[in-house]
Amino acid sequence: MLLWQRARDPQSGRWSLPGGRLGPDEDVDTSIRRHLAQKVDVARLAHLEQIAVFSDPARVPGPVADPAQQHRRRVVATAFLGLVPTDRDPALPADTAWQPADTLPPLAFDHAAIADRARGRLRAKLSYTNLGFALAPPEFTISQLREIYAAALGYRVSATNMQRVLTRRGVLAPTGAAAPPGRSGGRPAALYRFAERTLRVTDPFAVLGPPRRR
Amino acid sequence: MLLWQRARDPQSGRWSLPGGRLGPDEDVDTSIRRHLAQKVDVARLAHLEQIAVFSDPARVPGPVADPAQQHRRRVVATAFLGLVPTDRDPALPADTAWQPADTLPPLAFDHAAIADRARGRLRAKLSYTNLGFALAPPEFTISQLREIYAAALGYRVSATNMQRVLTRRGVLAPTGAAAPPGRSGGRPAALYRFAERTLRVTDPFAVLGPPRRR
DNA sequence: ATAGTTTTAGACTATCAGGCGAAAACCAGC
DNA sequence: GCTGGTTTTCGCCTGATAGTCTAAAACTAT
Repeated sequence: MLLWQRARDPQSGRWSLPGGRLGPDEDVDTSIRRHLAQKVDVARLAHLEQIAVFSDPARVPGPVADPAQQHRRRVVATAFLGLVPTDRDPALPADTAWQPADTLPPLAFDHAAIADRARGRLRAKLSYTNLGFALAPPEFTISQLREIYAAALGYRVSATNMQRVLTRRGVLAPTGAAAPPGRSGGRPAALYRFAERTLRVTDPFAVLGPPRRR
Repeated sequence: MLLWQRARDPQSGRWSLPGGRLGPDEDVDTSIRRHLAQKVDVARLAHLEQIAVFSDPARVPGPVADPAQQHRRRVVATAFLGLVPTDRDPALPADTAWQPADTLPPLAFDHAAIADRARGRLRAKLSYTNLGFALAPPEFTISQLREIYAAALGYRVSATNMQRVLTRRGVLAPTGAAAPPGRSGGRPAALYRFAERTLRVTDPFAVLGPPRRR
């Protein structure tokens, strides 16, 4: 998770999620992209999605001592989930760092709750969409993808099953092309890629199905 | 869909979704409840859920002629999906009415887009959650539930399959209790109810499954 | 050549969605 | 009281899918 350390005083020193104020002539989408650009290469953003609005009147207490005036500092946040591939690690500003989602430091304000919601959404969508493309590099082995899924989902994933399921769904496709021979022995892995690199839901639960195309 | 007809001038006369301004000391959740209370009995609200933020700077054009000043009327909306049972139809204010979602009148501002998103969310969640409880009365027959699902989903639903699927998932439970004998002949239907009346997702796609409890 | 390691493929099981048709339970009319 | 029509319910069958396990394949190192 991409965090940066606050320098100024509401909660100075605390780690927090990147973001910033909504400008007068932009929508929240372009706004979050603008703010993110100060931390990462926005061109690598493979997915960006609204999570929720966080609007507790007290979520960001102002520095004002008089509680009667705190409403003047009211801050309502629109939280986003943004994903970048594990590809290569681009240069980051000094105050910014990637942190493992399992062991996050204490976060400023209600950012821990926001992070939780975002991770839940990622977990869910990884399961019923092809969203993995936003985390994986252009080409990868099944093992690499397994690790990415395991890290994002938070639990161990079977490579065999993942391969079959994602292939059957048409999400994953072998590049035909071969493998990068191993470093520590073992059969060289085949390379795969995501068939599509735009979000697609896997048969949105026909459940009580419309005609059901086959 | 619950709509009301605007009386005042930005788009006066147009139908629009209920809502209003966020007060200084409330979060968006309590705010939407407060505004809804002016239209319906909020106690009947069985489900309420954020959809998304709509923040196009031009989504609500101000009455100001000078476009350089339009940003002064900037309105950012947090859209919600709220559901009430088909139970009984409570009294509504004169300017307010329920309208079939299939054939909506032209809506004010970007409310058509909002309604679309909300309906999409409802459709999705009906399929993989027990959200039907928020639409159905406390007790109902399979036929009644089938009609509710068909109306919400927008396509024909098989009563047989729906019954089996929802029962297997533990979402639906027979009240044991009998049936209200028919009006036009036919076997009297058994009564069912939702096992739980709080939101529960149906096995959030084990897909690349954690241990998988059975 | 042999042992060890990693990846891939196949076999098997259990579950689930969905379609179809028959049986059950009621009403109306002769 | 029996018959036909209607609505609901139940059971059978098929196809697809997730998941586990085991064996084979393909490579490195000794």
